[in-house]
Amino acid sequence: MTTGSRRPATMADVARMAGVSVPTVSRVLSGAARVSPLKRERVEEAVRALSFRPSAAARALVSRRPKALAVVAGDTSKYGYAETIRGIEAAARAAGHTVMISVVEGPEAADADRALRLVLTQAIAGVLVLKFDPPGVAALRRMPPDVPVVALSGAREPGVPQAVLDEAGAAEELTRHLLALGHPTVHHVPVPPSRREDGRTTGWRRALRAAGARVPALEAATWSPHVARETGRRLAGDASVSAVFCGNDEVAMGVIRGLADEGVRTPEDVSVAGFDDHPLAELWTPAITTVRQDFFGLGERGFALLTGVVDGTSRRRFSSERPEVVIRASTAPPATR
Amino acid sequence: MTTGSRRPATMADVARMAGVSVPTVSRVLSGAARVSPLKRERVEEAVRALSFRPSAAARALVSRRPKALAVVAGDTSKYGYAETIRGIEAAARAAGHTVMISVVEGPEAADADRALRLVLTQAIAGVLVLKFDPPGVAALRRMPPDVPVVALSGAREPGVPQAVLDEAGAAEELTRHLLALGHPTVHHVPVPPSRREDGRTTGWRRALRAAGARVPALEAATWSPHVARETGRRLAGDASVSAVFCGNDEVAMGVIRGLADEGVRTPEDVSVAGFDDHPLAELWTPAITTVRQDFFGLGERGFALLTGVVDGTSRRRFSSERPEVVIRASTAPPATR
DNA sequence: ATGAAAGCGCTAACAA
DNA sequence: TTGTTAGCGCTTTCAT
Repeated sequence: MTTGSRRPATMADVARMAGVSVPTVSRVLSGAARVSPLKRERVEEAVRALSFRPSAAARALVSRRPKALAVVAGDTSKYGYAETIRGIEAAARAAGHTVMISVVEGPEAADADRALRLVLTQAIAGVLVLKFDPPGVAALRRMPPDVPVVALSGAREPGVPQAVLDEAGAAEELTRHLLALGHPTVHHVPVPPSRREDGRTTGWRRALRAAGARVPALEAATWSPHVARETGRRLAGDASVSAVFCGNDEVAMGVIRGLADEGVRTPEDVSVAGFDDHPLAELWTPAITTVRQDFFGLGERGFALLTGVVDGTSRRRFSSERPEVVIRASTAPPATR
Repeated sequence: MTTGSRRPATMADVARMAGVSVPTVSRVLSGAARVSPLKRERVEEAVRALSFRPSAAARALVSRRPKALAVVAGDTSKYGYAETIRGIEAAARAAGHTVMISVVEGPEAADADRALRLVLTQAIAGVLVLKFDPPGVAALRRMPPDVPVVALSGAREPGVPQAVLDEAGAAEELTRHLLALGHPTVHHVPVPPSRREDGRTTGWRRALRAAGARVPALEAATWSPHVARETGRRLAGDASVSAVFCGNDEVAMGVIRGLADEGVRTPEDVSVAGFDDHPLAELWTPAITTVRQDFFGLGERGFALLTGVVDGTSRRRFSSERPEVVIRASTAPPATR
């Protein structure tokens, strides 16, 4: 009963105990080559006895195909981000890949570089960039050209392989719904755009223009429902506001609450719509009209795209999906004044 | 202008270009040993010219002090989990560590093993287990004994170094608040317990017993606000219910909504309290009385504990923090009937 | 201060 | 089917 050092067992230890050569152990573990049943069993027993775990570092070094990937994002705990990461992780895990996370704190190149340095010094097959916001965009811009990368976002951008949710199309449809209810126009509280303008904002503008409706000035962009609450309070005092399209559901919740603070009811006095289909959107009072985004699926598609890019098995560089408008109780015909 | 193959530059390439030996390049990059200014400059230039990035695989293989850690959790997108992971990532990044994520799909040993296999073959300094639920507990139980590990959770458990939030104490205080308002007892909708009983449930029970109040049977445990809504509807028909303590804020939102579905108002008819201080709890109508949990800080503390465990610099194996009760509008004295 | 040599743990050729 | 031989790209002795 040798109580060895704390050094983890290596393949050589396993080989010694099983009375075989190191490559044979490797063959048993990879399952690729045929090994005699006897030796296979002896190896498996030794693996168990030593609780041997192969070193990913050594594997990556020699095989040049690391079974890990990095996710770079501006946030990880907001609903859309977290769900996307969950989708990536699930797909990666199913394929035997490990997922690393690195957060980009701000929109500056230095922020991106800090986050990238961390993961690019790891043995990874490639990087998935969540390009929902300025930090994500910065990360994409600072990415060294030789790193396999796929961007995930709400709007297509040329040059980079990416999985997208066609937010502009869905936003346009949602805005048309509001106009069809009879609202003369629709106000808009955007989320902070990742580029010049968010896809949701683009779709909203397109629908208004197509309908010949007035295009109101944008409200202040925010991710924060608390800031949106202030916006709602302000909007409550503006008689020209009869419908508000919000950049996401949390902003819509804030706006609805802010309107309510001032005694303005949703949807009787003002209709409010959101985006994303946050799990709480349906439970809100009133239940929020929104656009269902499959973030989990976006993550899965992103992983599939990345594996294609890495091993060149696939020529596909884009994957787009159209989110679905969900009509609930927060939108209704305008009040007859 | 040699357009070489796509093979990434190695240290040997840099050494060749700079006219020095490989170890000298290594010395320049690590900064540990002194190198003559001339050679240093030549090396740095070559590094830039070749956009050389050291191979993490080779480094990890030889250095044995991985700058990475793994987070193992049963979920990653629920509020508390996501925030905790965000805290871990921030602390790890500040210390130059990379974070890997692995999700445990279910409570079975096989689920845990699948998730663990993935990260334990990576070169990691240690593992942080989010022990909020049965999958987390399973992961902890299946962890090989030679892996440095720290558990993060809402209740202390002997044997493992861990960072905890003293949920029982806070739950007790919150329940006392409800009783002090004049409610004869408090009903409870638990979240699924990670062990026999959740800390929140324990605190609730303690407060009732201490006050000599009747201890009602537990409602069905859930994480889902939609299931909680059903519970709320059912509770609406029970005249003995005047106050409900929910395992978390999302459950509280569901219960409030379910009560409202049946015409029962919060807090006029029934008081409802939650747990966690979810970002939307304050925006809910009515604003939800709850317990503020510093999940981000929990993650930070967990990382600090793990580094202590790994390099043995610290003897501390526990870090506990008491969450703070936040009284809002969803709790009030009982209706006089 | 610098280079030569050894070797981290594994897989991929190649022989046998 | 199996073992032997070579490395993968780096850090760490150890000379010089």
